[in-house]
Amino acid sequence: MRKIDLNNFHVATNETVRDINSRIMLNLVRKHQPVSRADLARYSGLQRSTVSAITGRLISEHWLRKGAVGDLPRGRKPTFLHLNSDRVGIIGVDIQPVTTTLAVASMDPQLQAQESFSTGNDPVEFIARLSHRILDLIRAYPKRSFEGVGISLPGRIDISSQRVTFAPNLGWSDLDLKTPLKRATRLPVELENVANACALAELWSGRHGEGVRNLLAVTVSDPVGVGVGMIMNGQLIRGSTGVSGEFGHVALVADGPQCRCGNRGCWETLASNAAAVRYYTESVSVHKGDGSKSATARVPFGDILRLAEQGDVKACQALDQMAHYLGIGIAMLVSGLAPDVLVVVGEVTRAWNRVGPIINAAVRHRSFTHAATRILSTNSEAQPRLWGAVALIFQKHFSAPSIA
Amino acid sequence: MRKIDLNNFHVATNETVRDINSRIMLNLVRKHQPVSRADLARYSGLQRSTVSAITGRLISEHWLRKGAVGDLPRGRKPTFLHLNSDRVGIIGVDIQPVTTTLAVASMDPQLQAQESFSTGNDPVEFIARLSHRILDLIRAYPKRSFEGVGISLPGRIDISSQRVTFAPNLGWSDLDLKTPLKRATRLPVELENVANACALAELWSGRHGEGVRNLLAVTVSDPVGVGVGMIMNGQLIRGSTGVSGEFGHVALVADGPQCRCGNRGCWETLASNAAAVRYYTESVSVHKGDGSKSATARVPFGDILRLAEQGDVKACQALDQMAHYLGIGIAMLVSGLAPDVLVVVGEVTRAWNRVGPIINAAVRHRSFTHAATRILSTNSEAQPRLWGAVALIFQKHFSAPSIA
DNA sequence: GGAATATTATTCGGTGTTCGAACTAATTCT
DNA sequence: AGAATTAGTTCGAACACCGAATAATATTCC
Repeated sequence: MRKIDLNNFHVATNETVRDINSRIMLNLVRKHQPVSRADLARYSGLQRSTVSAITGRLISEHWLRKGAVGDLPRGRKPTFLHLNSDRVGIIGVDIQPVTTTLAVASMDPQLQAQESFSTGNDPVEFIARLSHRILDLIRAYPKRSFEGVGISLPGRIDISSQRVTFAPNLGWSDLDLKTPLKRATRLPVELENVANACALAELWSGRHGEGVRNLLAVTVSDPVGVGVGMIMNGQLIRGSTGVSGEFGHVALVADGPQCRCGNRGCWETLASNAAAVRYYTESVSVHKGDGSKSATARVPFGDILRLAEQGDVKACQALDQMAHYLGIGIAMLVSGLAPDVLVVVGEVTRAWNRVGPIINAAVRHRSFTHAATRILSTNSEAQPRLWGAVALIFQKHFSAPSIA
Repeated sequence: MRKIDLNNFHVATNETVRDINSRIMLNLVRKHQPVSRADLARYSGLQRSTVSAITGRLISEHWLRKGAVGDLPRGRKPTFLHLNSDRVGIIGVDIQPVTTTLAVASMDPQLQAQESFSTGNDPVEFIARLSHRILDLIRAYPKRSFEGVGISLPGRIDISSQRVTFAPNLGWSDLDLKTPLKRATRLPVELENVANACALAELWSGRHGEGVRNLLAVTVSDPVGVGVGMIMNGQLIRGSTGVSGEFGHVALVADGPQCRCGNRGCWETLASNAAAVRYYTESVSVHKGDGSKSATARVPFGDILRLAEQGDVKACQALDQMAHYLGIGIAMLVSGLAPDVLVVVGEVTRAWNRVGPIINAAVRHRSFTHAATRILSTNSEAQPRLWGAVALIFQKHFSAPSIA
């Protein structure tokens, strides 16, 4: 039940029918591959003749390929169809404050190639280097037809201008990343906030099952920042200007720590990596009793994780406190948005054995409405940000077409 | 970009094309009426011949009617088309703790008939009386073809079973309201939580302009309860089980007042009508200095509104405090969801001159991200809950069809 | 070995939708 | 009266899917 947008609608034609059914077919192949056309007809409810016509087109457009011949107890043997992952390419780019990673992916859950370079401070120089790297990658895979470049970054992209309006962790503001990359690569370029991208990646990953259509991704970035990517009714929720998900700037305690946004006690001042660092340094300096908090050297968050693993009490307490506040904010999200799944992304998930139970306890205690929500972590080795970037392009071909 | 739900999809056929374009046409007529077929062709981009075919069908199905002949400086005069509001009927039912109101509406913003009766305590008896009233109303309008019964109520409807699972203000739990009404009226029956229904009503009301596709409705119910209805990307967001929007049970202050949900300091303990009553009684009893809070008679919220209008200082302060907390919660929603419009529904809007500025100030102070959100009130004379009920049926015919 | 059976896949005419050019209708301007 | 202009209709083409018939292929049973 979506209201038709009279400022931006498309009337339907026969091509619309073909487009819808082709996408259904692509999704069915992805789910059931290897799969015969007869089975596709049964899964879809379309006629076998129609399935043959649709898959024929998709094969000639190199989205599908014919595979081995199957085996049945009786009757003509089916030829199996597969996604043609050898011929389709997607470039994913994960921009982070220190390092930018890019990779070639396709339609299956494996990366073909991956490389990193230093992000640096100058956006102009960055764009030049990134373009160069992308072109090199494309040339390295001449057999593939590249469908686009997806980019995830810790910042905000304005929905209409598609400019990066605000990326404090990168030191950028009001930057047009899309146009120069589009011109250099001659490919579609999609930018997205990292939390939104991660939410999309989790939605399409398949690891939560087909029925999950309401999903939140909570990204805990380094050094500071808590963002929320929202999938509701199977689609990304971006708000009116693309700036939705800033639950990190909801004040959870009165007169809390000063936030970079100007307020006090925002969720991200209590639950970000920087918060854990603060908890740790405070407890250490208090213990030393010298009262010189500012003199204490800033400990990287990774060190706290390592210390906690080694059983350091103060590090554990700092993580516990961070987890407690993560739980409070997540309880807010669970109460208000009632997702099937909530995924936590970030370095902090390396301590999920410790952090996860605390978060779950806080949510159970504070949210009476939605016990159905599963709270999970992504491990950072799975590179959720990079897969989020890939998902930006992937979904363009596997999502329902925009009609009406 | 909506992910296709392989558990629940529909393949496209020629009928899909017809359905999509018919709905576009209905919306264009609604927006531009009276309007000629030639103009509809220009607005839609369809061929004039196609427009004639579609409108011809819609006229024969009594959705549209031909009207007067227009006037142009040159050329053949157009025949105007209108929505055929005389022939289409919708029953809207607004269930509230004390009174239930039902009305006949159509496709234009006027109610045809309206009546009320006492809700009572016995759900079985209530269903019988409501069925009877609906059938009487239908019989009173024999020329209309009724499209369905929409019902808004302060409670939760499970998304799959369609049962009322939880309605504390009504004293109901796990009640099947839909099946008996459907059987009695032989019409489609749609149930929805009042906040969701109000959000839909505002979306379709047209008073926020065509571009508004992200809208929140905050309902402040009597005596207690703060609910949020969410429209994102032009569609209702219900969460995985239909229980989304319970931001009323997000804890905003530590160790705050006890909430009926079992927690402390929930938004609704601070910003509901009952909260204002509490602020008022506390300040009065403190002033009396007798310390016997419990002895103070409970003042209805309406009295506080009336006292505040008359300039009573304590009543004004109680409202101000309620407004302050409403603002804090609304700031959370604005930061997190970035809507175009946020509408406040409830008796409290009668004091919007006082309450509105306080809410706006709190949001400006606390939400740095989304200055674009307009915060408005519905006046209760406009009966937002009743129109919400009507919108439940209306949207079934004017929304985009569910494809893929 | 051959016929019956089962299953996959293709072929081909039918239906329904939009497209688009040609046409009719109605009105004003010259 | 005739040209110009605009609204609306007619009708054949293109293109989806449908569905029955047919072809292809393999197994089972006699």
